[in-house]
Amino acid sequence: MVRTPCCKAELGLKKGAWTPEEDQKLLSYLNRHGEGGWRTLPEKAGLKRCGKSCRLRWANYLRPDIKRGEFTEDEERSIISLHALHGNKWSAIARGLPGRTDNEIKNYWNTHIKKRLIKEGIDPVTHKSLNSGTEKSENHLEKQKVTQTTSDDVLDNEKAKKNNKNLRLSSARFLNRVASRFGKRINQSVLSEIIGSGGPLATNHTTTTTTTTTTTTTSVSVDSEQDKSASSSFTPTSNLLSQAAVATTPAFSSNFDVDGNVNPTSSSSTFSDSSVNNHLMYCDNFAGNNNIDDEDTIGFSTFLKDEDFMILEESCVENTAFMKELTSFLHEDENDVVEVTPVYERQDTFAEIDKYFS
DNA sequence: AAACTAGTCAACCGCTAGTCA
DNA sequence: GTGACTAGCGGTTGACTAGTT
Repeated sequence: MVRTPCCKAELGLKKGAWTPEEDQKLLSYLNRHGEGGWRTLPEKAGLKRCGKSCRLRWANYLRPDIKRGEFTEDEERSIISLHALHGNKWSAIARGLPGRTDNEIKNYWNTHIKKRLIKEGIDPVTHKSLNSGTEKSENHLEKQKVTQTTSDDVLDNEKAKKNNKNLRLSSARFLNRVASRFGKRINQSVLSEIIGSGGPLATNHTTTTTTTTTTTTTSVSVDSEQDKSASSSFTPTSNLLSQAAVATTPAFSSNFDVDGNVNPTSSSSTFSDSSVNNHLMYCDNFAGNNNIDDEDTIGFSTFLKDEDFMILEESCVENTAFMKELTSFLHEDENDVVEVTPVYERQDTFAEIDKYFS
């Protein structure tokens, strides 16, 4: 590999903060000639900067489509979700937030989100609860802070947990009822649509990791390179679904590291409520619920591993839009009819859902 | 008012991947 | 196949600012 000549090797080049005059020169040159040719650009534009510096200035600051100002809550949620999905792949995360640069997102993560997650008892790396026991004492002080809550707080948290649990269970049942009707028919392309993160799910890529099931032929493969190139060319038919899927279904990819290897420490949890984030805790509760009939546990679970199944249902609770879209999407897929009464307009009860599908 | 501290973020550095001759 | 080059990425640095002592 050939090293690029470093800027410092070229004498007389300026470093540090850009002046308005420099910005103006760069802007006017790029307006006239467009992007590219960064190496020769500085000389042509009359700038005493290296090309790399010019490109960065343009990419991170001068580009007209850059969104400025505070991150919205939606953007923040997206960042957390995408970080759970991609890890520190800031450019991949940035692709999910139009107008935001990877640098900006990286900074925002390090200065805001990371700290907040720690404060809430969530490991910003694994997105797992810090109370899971696998993390050591490096976050001890932060943990102490978190646990120093009033009894009222504890009660409120317990209530919230209970509500969350019920909501999760109900919505999970709902989703799986839906999925159970269609799950076995879902082929890879449909699954690909749901995931929406790029490209065919099963390929002959040399570094794929495959999740197989015993009851269907569905093979979920995660292409380690998908976020580098394929995602940009993949166009889901359903924008909402694809966006929601990216934000809510890390099940298919967060268990894999950037090289496509199974990542035992990764978790799906992408939401701010730490009680929601501990999906292992929820798995136990779910498994211990005798009121769940078999039908509730099939559906997506027929081709997802148990942990992925849990990840999926947990995520869906947090994004009813995803569930709505999924329902109508699956229904469209079933009938090839676009105009259907979506099941989500019905009550979220077994009776109503059964009536709907009967 | 001055000194100090912590937080923020633009810019830089070192590196890899891809392209082309 | 090799070298030169560009583009892009993620981690780090350091200047700046706001808050505190």
